[in-house]
Amino acid sequence: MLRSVVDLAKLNPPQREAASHIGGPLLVLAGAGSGKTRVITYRIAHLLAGGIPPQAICAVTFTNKAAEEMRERVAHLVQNRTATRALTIGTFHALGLQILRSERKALGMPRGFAVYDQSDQMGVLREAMRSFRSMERDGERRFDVKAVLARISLAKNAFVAPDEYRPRNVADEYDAITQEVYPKYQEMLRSCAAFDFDDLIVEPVRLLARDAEVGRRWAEKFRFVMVDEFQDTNRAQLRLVEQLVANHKNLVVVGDDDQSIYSWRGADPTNILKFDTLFPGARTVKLEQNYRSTKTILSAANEVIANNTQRHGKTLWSNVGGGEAIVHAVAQTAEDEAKWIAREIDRLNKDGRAWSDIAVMYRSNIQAKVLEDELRQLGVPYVMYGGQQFFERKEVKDVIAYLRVALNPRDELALRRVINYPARGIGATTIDRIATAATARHATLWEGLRGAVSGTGTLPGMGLGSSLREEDDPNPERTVDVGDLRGAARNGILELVHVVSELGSALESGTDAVAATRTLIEDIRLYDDLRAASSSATAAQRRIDNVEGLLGSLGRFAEKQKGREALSEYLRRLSLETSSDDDKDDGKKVVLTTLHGAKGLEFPVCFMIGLEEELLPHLRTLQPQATDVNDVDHATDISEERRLCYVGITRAQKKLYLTRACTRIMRGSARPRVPSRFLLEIPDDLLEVRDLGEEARQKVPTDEVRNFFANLALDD
DNA sequence: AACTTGTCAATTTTT
DNA sequence: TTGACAAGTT
Repeated sequence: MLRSVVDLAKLNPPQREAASHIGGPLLVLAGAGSGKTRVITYRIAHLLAGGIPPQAICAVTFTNKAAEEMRERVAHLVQNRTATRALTIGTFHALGLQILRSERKALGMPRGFAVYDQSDQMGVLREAMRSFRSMERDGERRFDVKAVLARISLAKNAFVAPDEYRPRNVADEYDAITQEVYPKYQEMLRSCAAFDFDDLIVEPVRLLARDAEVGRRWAEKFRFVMVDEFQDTNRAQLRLVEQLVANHKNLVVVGDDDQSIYSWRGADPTNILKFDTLFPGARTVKLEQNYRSTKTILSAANEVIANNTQRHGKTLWSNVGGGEAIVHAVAQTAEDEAKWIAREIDRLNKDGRAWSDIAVMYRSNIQAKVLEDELRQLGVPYVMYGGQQFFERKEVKDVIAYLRVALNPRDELALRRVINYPARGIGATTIDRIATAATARHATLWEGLRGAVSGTGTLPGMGLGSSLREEDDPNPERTVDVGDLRGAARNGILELVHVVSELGSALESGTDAVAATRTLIEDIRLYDDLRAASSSATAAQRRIDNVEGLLGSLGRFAEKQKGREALSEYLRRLSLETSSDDDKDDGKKVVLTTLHGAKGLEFPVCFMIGLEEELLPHLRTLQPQATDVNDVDHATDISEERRLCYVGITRAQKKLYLTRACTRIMRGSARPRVPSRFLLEIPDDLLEVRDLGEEARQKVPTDEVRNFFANLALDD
């Protein structure tokens, strides 16, 4: 039973005004720590209590984590699992995927279509650039794949089709490369039956605009739409939202222009700055009361951000007490800086502060290295946000690639990954020959492989590819004759085609996904290979455990949804998942994160390190490089760096440390450092300066030394 | 097919 | 100075 009333009295007046808003467009300008998630969750609960069916409510976020948190908090408010489950709460990409999946026939995509994540995209693009590079261009120069990918991504999100792409300026060689490679890239994606991340937004927008019936259906589906972190939306995401609310304009967006830190990724701050122009008649509510930080910390944040023009303009205030001064610590070197921070963290912990109450934030990942060394030295437990993730591990990706090929034989990227793994005698020459022959006949690589071994030598009971429905395999009759293959290669291909087809038909006939995968693992003797390739027995076991972890995760998913479709969906969702939500071991540890990664988080104690010119603001903002995607005006815009600084400061609840070094070794040689201009924007009376000259050099007893003295004491 | 060597560059990366 | 990547070597 739904609660008929939600207690909006727990909200402050502007929060309540936003949460009880019913019809029409509303912009909620929510400062850091002002309870924006609260407003959204209360509004959803309020709508449900008012009798709105959960199916008619949609809330969009940027991260899976934010989406989960939102769903949990709504569930807590309404105490109704069924209603909560029926809500649409998810990321933009998950929403796009939902649309593509239900409309896939209109798009001519097979059931097992793939979603390519960034590393897949880079794989495709590297391949596209290889063929292009060998043809022409100055010698054999190497080009930065990421720089090209960033350009393609921006173009896609601006709805620039591959053949419409034009270099913005002739001097930009990366624009020229992009013009040539973008069409090839897109062609390869489609031939693999794959969408990339950008397609997940852009393709639904195109479809909804092109097909009136589909467009109408989706515009009617949700009667109330909410968007979180609206300052981070790009043009395509805005278009999608516009289409969803085209009929009724019941749109509530929540965001903070001062926390817009992703414009380099295509986020368009005008979406939030010009919201009332985009949605005429929009109301605006400002949330300026901060429940997170002390007055001292908030003053510093306000002072820094006030140096930006082009803002909606908010001033955060707080009821929390004045609090301690912000420590501005100056070290001689980056090593001293890290040493001091590690010791300070250790001291805080000894004084009763939990490790997980403490975060260290930095502008670029490279800064974490020294710090890790020092923390390890002192035995301080820590987690790094954004490190290598579970599903990125090679052995896990290998198994996933087999599953992908079985579900979608057109997925050439996955096929190439497993074609000769574990080694089965299919060398580069063989692959090239078959690929060339296949391309010449407009066949896929998979068809080429099947054709190469069809006819003679079929092993008993093999049924090559028989499980694949016509839809997935549009030309089942087509064979590719590549002449005679050497014995080893031929046997290898037979084995590959066999194991993949077996896996495909097992999944088709409804065999449990985990069981089918286990059979595959045995067929390819994966664990033998892992044992042989690992340097030690423990290393091998760890990798085997990783594969077992994948099976566990798959099993949990397959319990909720069953069959081949479920597996396809599982794999697609896997691409949308960054940090595996399976390893929730981040409790009780100090958090190390980039400033970008810290957005949306809060900690009682925060260290912002490396507050120096060329780190924050970053050198790349001061001196743009050839690979940079944005125009010079945008690239040299210091205000985004300032917002980054603002985001960092506002993460701190009670105590903030700002640290810097006077010299730092960069690219091999020591260089003098200048304090960050943002540091100078904070009034002196909020800061307590600490010169770490002597302090940092003090000898720190290592564990060994400490134990030595401890033992002496015992012996006494 | 695993090692070795040379070259080039050096942010941020919610999905 | 480190690392990633790709081509060359055993």
